[in-house]
Amino acid sequence: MSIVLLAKDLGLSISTVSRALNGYEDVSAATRERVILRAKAIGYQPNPNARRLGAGKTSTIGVILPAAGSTGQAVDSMYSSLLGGVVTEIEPAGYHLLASMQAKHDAARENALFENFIRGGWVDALLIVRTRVHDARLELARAAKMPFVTYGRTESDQPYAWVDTDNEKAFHLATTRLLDLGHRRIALINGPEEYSFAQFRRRGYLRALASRKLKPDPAWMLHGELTEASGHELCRSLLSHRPAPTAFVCATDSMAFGAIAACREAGLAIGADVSVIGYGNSSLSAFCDPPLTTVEHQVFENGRYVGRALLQLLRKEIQPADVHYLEPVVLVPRKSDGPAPVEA
Amino acid sequence: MSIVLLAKDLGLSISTVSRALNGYEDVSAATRERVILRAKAIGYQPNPNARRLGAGKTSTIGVILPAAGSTGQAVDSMYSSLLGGVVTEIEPAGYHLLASMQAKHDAARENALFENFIRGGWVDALLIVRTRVHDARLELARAAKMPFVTYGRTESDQPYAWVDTDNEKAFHLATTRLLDLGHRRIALINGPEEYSFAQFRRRGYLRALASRKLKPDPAWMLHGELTEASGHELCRSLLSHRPAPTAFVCATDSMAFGAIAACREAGLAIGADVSVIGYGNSSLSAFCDPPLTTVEHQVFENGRYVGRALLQLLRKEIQPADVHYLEPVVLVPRKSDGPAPVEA
DNA sequence: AGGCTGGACAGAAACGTTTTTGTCAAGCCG
DNA sequence: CGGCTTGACAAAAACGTTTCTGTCCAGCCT
Repeated sequence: MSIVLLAKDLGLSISTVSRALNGYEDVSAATRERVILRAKAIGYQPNPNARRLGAGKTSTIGVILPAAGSTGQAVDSMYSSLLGGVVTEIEPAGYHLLASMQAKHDAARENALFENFIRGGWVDALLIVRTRVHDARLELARAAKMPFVTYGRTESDQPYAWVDTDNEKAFHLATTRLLDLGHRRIALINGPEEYSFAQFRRRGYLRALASRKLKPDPAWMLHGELTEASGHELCRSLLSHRPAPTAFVCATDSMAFGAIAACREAGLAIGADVSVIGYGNSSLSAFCDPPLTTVEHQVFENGRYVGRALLQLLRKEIQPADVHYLEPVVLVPRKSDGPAPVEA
Repeated sequence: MSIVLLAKDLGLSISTVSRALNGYEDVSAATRERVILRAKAIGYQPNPNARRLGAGKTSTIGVILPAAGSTGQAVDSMYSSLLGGVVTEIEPAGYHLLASMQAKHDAARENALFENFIRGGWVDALLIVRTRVHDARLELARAAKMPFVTYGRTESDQPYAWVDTDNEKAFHLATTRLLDLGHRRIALINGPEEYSFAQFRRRGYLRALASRKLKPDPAWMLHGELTEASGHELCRSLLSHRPAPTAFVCATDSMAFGAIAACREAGLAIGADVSVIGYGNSSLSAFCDPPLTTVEHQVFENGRYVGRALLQLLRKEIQPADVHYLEPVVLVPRKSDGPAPVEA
């Protein structure tokens, strides 16, 4: 009953107060000012639920967080930064972020959650993260005419709004660097292949090899979870090949740390006997031993970009097809890689 | 107009349909069943906004994420796991998580956001994280009669619902382990002192020293951000003391990695010349070199506990004073610590 | 038989906005 | 001067639920 009280207090009608507060043109500047001042004075705040019901808008953006790992016990910490960036942008515009989480690794249930988000009227727009090569969520959102931005690209015959990091270039850079250092046996420790980022990374890796006329060996392109344990295990199995790889490009710094541990266990000196390059430039990568050569990746900034795109889409200032932001990517050379060892 | 259609379809009144769907007793079992079946068949989903307005409940739990670091550029990744746990519990009960973020390191603005959350009717309950020794947010929540659970304790003369990890015991364990290894010059690399966890950790450290009749040196208890860079810097400054500490207990694994880097730069062998113990048992700690001795800390599980407590509070099955969960804590011995070096 | 109880449902108010439509006077034009 | 526009506000209808208050009838007791 709050706007009612404010209206009574001002001797105006409810509708005039509402329109004054929402900046409509058909209320005089003087009245508008008076209303705004008085509202602030008595501490009036519109009830968000009533506002939502009345206007059919929720001022909320939904995101479904993927649980990381097969256990579903942890969330990929990268999303902390991404969402931090998103919230930083949307908060001042009066939007909030409604987070839900995918139960385990279950695409069907994830889609059901999405349906609920869309059909239930919980949110005005969606952020779709960790895109798969073929991603049903895009179709669901489109069918419901719900604006969305994806973080990561996907295969789609229709235009859609995406923000992505240049995975292909990143891995082209990393692989080329190793080639320049003389390496010829370079393994790829990649993320799960259903995710599109893994495809782009593989593509960059393959393109770099091809530019030197090197034939890739499928046995040297492995996939696994984005964890130290997985990087460790994949690297161990790669090291058992004869001849063994002399260099590893890894999908994340975490995987790189796992790979480094495996190399060390095999008695190899990192940066001399074997080279490892990570991805993400995690805060740790500069402090470990040896400091990790990796690829810079501004997750927080990407989140801000996503937030801005979402806002523009919501305001119809922009079309989905206009949101194509590919983060440029730079290699951060440190000490975990070096010239290829001379053959025994 | 959706429940209206459903009611028409069934030949029942709106109120009966509503009450059937919400499991009230004054609708016959047969009718209830019929309504539920039909609702599912035509895919009826109650509009959450209308429901919220009608019932005055939001089915939403609010949390304000602290931005980590003075730059406000990143979110502490620990919260990914914590919130993951919370969502895992509240999601099945129909609750969602509304996340907002604190702008930079700004307690005043954080409190304003809290006020907005509370007074604006956005949420039914609050999760208060990263408690400070004196935390105004508790008073704000209490004044608004908004149920809440804190993650971390604080100083308060009234009972409140909290979930916390046993910081004091953790640091008592770690410090005692170092004492048992013969160390006498043990430094504490702690988090920002306004946070209560830092106080508890210091207390554990001091208690361990006191039990061996050792006098703590205030110059050896330093505070800083929970980052590698900060751990690195604090450790460097501690190493410049003469005599220098032979061991470091750190507030997080990240700080420990920074400290280890500083020790290495000083030419010290980790686990031999100098011992370092971390906190958190991050996934990396087992894979770094040397593997980090640290304290196990189940953030995801704590999040689940928080979620359950919130739900019980909301259902009034429990009083705030009954929610006092102190996570037991275990030390994970690895290789970053060892016997105190013999004096030169 | 009359009153009381309780079960099963219906009617209607309330929730607090937004938005559509309406009113009314002042100003302008021909 | 009469009709038309326009500026500034008001009235009332939505928005889709929940919940409070009825209503009605069957069954029971005394």
